[in-house]
Amino acid sequence: MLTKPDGRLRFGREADKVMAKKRKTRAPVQQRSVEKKGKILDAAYKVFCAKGFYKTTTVEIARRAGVSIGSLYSYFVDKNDLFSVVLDRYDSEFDALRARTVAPVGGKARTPAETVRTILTALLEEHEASRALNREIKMLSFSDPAIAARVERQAEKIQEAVRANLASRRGELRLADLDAAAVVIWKTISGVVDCLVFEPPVIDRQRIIEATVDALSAYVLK
Amino acid sequence: MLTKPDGRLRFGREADKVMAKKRKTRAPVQQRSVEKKGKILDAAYKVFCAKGFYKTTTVEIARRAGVSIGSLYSYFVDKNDLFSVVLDRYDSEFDALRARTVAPVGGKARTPAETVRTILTALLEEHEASRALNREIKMLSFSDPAIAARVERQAEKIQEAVRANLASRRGELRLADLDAAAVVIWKTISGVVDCLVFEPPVIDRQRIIEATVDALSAYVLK
Amino acid sequence: MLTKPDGRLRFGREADKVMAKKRKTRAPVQQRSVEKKGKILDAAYKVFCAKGFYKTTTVEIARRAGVSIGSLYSYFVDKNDLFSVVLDRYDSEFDALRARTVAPVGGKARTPAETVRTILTALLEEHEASRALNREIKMLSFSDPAIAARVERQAEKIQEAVRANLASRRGELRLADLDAAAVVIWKTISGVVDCLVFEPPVIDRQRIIEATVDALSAYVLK
Amino acid sequence: MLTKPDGRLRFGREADKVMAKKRKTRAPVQQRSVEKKGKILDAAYKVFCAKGFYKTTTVEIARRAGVSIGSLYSYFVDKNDLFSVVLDRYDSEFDALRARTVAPVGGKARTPAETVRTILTALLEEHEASRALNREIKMLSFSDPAIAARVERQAEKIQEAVRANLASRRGELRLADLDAAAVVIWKTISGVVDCLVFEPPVIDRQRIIEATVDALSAYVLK
DNA sequence: AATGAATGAGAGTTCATTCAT
DNA sequence: GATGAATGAACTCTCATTCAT
Repeated sequence: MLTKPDGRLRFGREADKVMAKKRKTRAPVQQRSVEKKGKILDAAYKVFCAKGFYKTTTVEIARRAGVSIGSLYSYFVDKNDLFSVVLDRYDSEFDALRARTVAPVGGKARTPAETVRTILTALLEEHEASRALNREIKMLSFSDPAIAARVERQAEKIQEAVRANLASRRGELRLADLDAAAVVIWKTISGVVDCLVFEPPVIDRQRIIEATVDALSAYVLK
Repeated sequence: MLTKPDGRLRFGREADKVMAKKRKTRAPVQQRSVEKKGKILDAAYKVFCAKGFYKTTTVEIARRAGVSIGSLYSYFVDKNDLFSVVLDRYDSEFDALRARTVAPVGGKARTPAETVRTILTALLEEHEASRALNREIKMLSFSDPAIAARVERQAEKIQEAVRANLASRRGELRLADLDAAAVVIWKTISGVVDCLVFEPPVIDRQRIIEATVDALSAYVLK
Repeated sequence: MLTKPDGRLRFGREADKVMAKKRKTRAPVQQRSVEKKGKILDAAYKVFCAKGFYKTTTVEIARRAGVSIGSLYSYFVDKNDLFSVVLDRYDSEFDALRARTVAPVGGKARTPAETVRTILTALLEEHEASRALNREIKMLSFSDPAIAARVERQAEKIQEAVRANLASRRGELRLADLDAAAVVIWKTISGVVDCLVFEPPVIDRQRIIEATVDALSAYVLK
Repeated sequence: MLTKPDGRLRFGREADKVMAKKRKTRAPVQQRSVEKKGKILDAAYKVFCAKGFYKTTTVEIARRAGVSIGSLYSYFVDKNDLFSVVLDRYDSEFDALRARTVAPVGGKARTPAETVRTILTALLEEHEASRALNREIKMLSFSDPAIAARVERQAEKIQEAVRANLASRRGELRLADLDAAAVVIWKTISGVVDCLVFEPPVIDRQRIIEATVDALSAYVLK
């Protein structure tokens, strides 16, 4: 392919890029490397959170991580890749959180109120911890289908967990349409969490938590 | 310092610049000028929606509006200002919507179920109409405090309307904390709307609307 | 296409480049623009000649042309495009040269010796004038298929002209294989020209010209 | 100043740097070292041929040679030096070839036709074998005086051989200016070889060889 | 001696904004 | 007033070379 779509010639550096976008980024096996990659990810996380994807420069990330820009590019293919890996890492943490809160109803039968309270509390804690990254993910998910897909995937996992939770207590509930209910419940919880985390506190947080627990209990219980 | 000396918002690249430059943008009094400003706003609205704030270039907006870039800069101080005015315009439409749906409980006493359904339907309609701009606003509101403030202001207005609505029917309700309830109700509604508008439809839309109406009725009614 | 060949996500700036490599470069219609584009091409020509494609920077071209780098990129898509246009321009001059020398046998029947001498002289003149660009074209033609194709196209035109010239005087010639002869004749001429232009003069130029005329006359004439 | 203090060539990026750094590159005396240097040269040869000087990275050469980049730099001062040594090696092979073909006319008196055919065939064979490196040498010789000088030196050797060959058969020839004739003959041969090796075959190779033999015979013989 | 992670100057390119016409 | 050509700071990414281990 030596002519571009518009018929112009293709040569020089650009000709290379055509054939290989695969690049060898160092797979950090050694102790030092792992640490360095981690430092870069930490820095990236912070800067992306503080300034957003577009306003963050790779040079600043490198500077904050205390490494050279060249090093950064030896661990990550490009800025997108770096962001992508930051998200991967974040997803894992989120998975762990979900496992600790929504999922494990199995053994002891918690009341819906208890469950809602647990989830809310955990989510709040987690969002507070990485409030800014959540911001950024949300932000990009609205402009970027690739990021949107990640968000979507996570949301589905949660929704499924909620649905499973409901199903396991079916007898006590007044719900007709479990699938739709799972959506509404999850949207209520995540909306409230977003509100508490991202918006200036107009009302005392505890009151809102109580109201949410109350609302969802009233909704689901016979 | 997130507002400029002249009260306009400060975000995007310019937010970094320390000094604010004064400029005289024409206040369009003549017929021609008003039309031109309108054309620019229409074009800006479309392009911002389609490509997002950062990926939109001012030159493209001008081209789409059929005006010169110089003209654009005679009506708007800078790219941020232009975006800001696009949002202003959008806010007005949203105000009108709120007036039509949430507020007017006065005369005829609608049931909570009816009210929820009305709001949901209206919001869905409105979001569908400008789905992309809503996306963009959401997106920027997560990276830009100035935009976040706008969103916040709108949300407060709605929340207030919801609270008023609840207050007017106090007798029929089981709610203790009206303020907190308004928050939870609004977050549920807006969360569900976002889900229906922005996410791929996993479940039939009507089922989710019904579940929402059901949930909120169960919550508020004695 | 939102995932790269290697499965990574595709977003941010890069996502744009995927959809549109077409760009609107100014088509200079106005007086000023034409001049400016010309100035850039002149500067590019000089710098490419002096330093070669890889060692030439776009910033230097802009500086030499007395324009900003932004201007340069408003006339040319990228460095390759600029080089490409430099070559186009050069090709046209070469076409004109060929028309003046090889082709026009029509009216007056020149002897082979005369023809060879005419071509040699014209080529020498032309190569001396743009010795360095010829160098650069040769250089890139060996590393870049796109450039090689250009060179090839030009060579074919000349070869065809030589063949036509021979054909028109067939009766006087001792040649059996006209096509092959055209190749050998052209390669002899271009080889000698390259030698005279690019290599340090070991032998007096006129003697080499005479020898070439002698050689080709002896070859073609009965 | 195109030769370094230590006599090595100066080109590529480094040509710009004003100060030359002295470095001790190991003179490989041990068995292992000799092998290693050889492996690097082989790899360098291959990659330079395949991708050209500018598009070849030293890291890739090292990787292909199966040595570390650090090792590479212990045998070669820099990228230019490495390329230079690759060329030295290539020159030696070319010298050997010339010795086998052009020079040794001594014993048996070959006809000019036979001689031309022998040279042509040998050159073709040799060029085919390292077509890509020849490309690269040509390419750099046009942008880099240091490389050009090498090429020049080789050409002179050949030219001298051709002249000697002619002189040894003077009596049979119709040539007045032997020096000029040697140039023309050599340029014809090398031009034809380049054409056959580097350009897409428009005409059957054998026909062109025959035409060349014919042309040069007609030129030199009484 | 050998390794390969680290460096950082420098290249190509974009785009908000200005200002001469 | 209108135009759009011009500007140049800023950004992403590359690769020859070094040097701590």
